[in-house]
Amino acid sequence: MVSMKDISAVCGVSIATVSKALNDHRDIGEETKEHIRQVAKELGYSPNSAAKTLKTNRTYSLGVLFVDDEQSGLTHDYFAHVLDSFKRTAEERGYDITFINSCKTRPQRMSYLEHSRYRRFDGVVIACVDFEDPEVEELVRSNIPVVTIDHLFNNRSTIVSDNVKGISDLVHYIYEMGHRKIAYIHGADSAVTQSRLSSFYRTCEELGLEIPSDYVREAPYRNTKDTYAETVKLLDLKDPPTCIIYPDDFSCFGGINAIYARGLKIPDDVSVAGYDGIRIARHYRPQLTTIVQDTKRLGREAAIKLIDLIENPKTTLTEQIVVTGEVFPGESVAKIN
Amino acid sequence: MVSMKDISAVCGVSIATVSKALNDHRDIGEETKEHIRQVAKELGYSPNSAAKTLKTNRTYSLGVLFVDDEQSGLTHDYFAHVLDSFKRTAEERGYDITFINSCKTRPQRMSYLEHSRYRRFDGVVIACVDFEDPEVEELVRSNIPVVTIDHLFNNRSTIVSDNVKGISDLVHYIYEMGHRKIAYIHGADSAVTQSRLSSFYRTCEELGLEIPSDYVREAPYRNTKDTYAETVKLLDLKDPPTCIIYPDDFSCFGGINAIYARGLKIPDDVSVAGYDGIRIARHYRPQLTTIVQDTKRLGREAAIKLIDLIENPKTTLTEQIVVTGEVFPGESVAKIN
DNA sequence: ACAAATTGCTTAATCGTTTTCGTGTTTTAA
DNA sequence: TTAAAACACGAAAACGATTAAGCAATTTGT
Repeated sequence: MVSMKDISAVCGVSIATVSKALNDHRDIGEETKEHIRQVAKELGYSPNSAAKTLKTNRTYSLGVLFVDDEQSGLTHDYFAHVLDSFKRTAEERGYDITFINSCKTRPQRMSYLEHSRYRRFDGVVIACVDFEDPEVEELVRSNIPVVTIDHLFNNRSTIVSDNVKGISDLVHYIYEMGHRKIAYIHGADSAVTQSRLSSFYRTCEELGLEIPSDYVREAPYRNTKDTYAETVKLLDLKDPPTCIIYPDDFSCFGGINAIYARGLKIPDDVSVAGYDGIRIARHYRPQLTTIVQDTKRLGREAAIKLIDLIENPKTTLTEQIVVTGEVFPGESVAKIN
Repeated sequence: MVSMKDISAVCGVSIATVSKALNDHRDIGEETKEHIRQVAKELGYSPNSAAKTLKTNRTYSLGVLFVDDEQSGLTHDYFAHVLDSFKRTAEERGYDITFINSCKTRPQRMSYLEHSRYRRFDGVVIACVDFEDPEVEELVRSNIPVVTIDHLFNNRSTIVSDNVKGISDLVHYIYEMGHRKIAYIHGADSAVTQSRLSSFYRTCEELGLEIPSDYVREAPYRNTKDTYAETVKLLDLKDPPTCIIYPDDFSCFGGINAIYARGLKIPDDVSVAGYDGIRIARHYRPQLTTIVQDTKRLGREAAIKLIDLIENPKTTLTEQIVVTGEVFPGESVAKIN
């Protein structure tokens, strides 16, 4: 690997001069600069980020913690899109993306924080994890700039999708389509689930809907088997709902299958709605009624906020940025009455 | 940040001793080691990967180049799964994953190779890109260990899914279900497309099927609009096919919609088959007949091969590892006759 | 009991940069 | 003409680790 030393030798100048020339400092003569740049190119010089980092204590790389229980966040449509947008934005601004090692089985493994320190990440983004995990807590409480997605911590900036408005809009839409018997299979307990659920109750109350407790059930996110089972239970009720809201689009398919297995039609016999707006939702027939999350904006805002936090630690304020989704009407909720 | 220097000061030993103790060299006394480890923990010592890299010229990080034309590989279900598996395997073995910056719009951007050198990646994995791109070529021809996925280069190791067998198995399955009029909408030109297409022709020939040229059409991968249009054309033929194979599962939905739009039923009136085995294929009704790619194995093999290449450059041979997929029968191909 | 081997630690060089503080030369101002 | 300012560059320390070589002190073999 050719280094500045090699260039300095060829050019007959000091290493310091080479460094300054390549960084375009203004105390180097224009022709000297040009010559050095020329030689650097000819020799195939490649800067060494490790050396630069060692000196400047900046890596221009961001740690990403995107883990799911079983699944990695990568195979999670919603988070993959958020991450993609985050990555684009970060790269535009000169930062690289590295995953925080989530392999918990190695003997000499480091905690998330240790790993982040080891790699000297300039900042870290956290999403899609078990926020109860003490290791996550440790990371969040460290002095590393952190932005979290979809989970609020004390004193940390967060980008959250507006689950309250999302569910509220969805329920309103369903209500306006004429439904009065609306069931909600919500996801496993989490901050997101909490806000959606309480929004559901509140909205129903505002609309004057009486929701029997049987109508509110739980199933893990992105799990079709459990939503299938829960849907069966709903359909078995003496007074079954006319519309079922699912934890997310994917798990909605579990419910759809249960409904079809009964020989019922969607949306004629039973209406369904999902959440997230994954790509397939538009391409499925009937198109899924759902809340389309603005994943692009979520990722972008997270990156912008994090980089701002890194580059302007004094002036950047800790805030909660709320990103709203949108009702995608689709065709899976029928107009009734 | 506390460094080895701080530890050495507290322990009253030299920095070298600290380094050796923490790396468990055997020329340091057991009690000294223990003491140093203890103090390191107490002080909250964190190793500095940049310094280590500078000295050892090893980063234990792997570059990942996963870009699509418009989409990043991240939002591409197939590649997301491959990447996920790659990541897991690499992390188990102590390597971190960093994306090779694919943002082509920055003024002072580096080429893929420059970026890889800058970050001193120990190795690089390439998938899902435009392999014609001169920058990709440059990277592939460099002295950095490289593994490619689904594309063969001279003198480089590759992990490929067995497209020849995949299409062959699929056509055989369809044939055995009684179909004789099989159309194939293949993806845009690429090595993968080539091998699938020639396998299609060969298999049909072996089975004695006459495939009219009208039956073979092209549409971009993962594009439902174009498959919709091509499907319409197929259905408009005087002698339309009884089964249509699509570039992939996702684009298959475009065809499905076109078929439904005609008021036809699947698979009763027209049969369809996809490729990839994305998650939704199992959960859709009717379940999609498809070739399930072994993404887990693809990612794992790629990581293993790459790390082997890095750690045992002499003894590791350049090879092409072929990973076979499997027919998932599903319900979208009807039994006829 | 004495040379040889082992143990345990230190010294010092090095990796490739950045950056502060000089220093000599040239230009500008008065 | 001369002092001050501007310009161009260099010397050297520092960032935080690794590692070869060396050196006492201790243990081992005979």
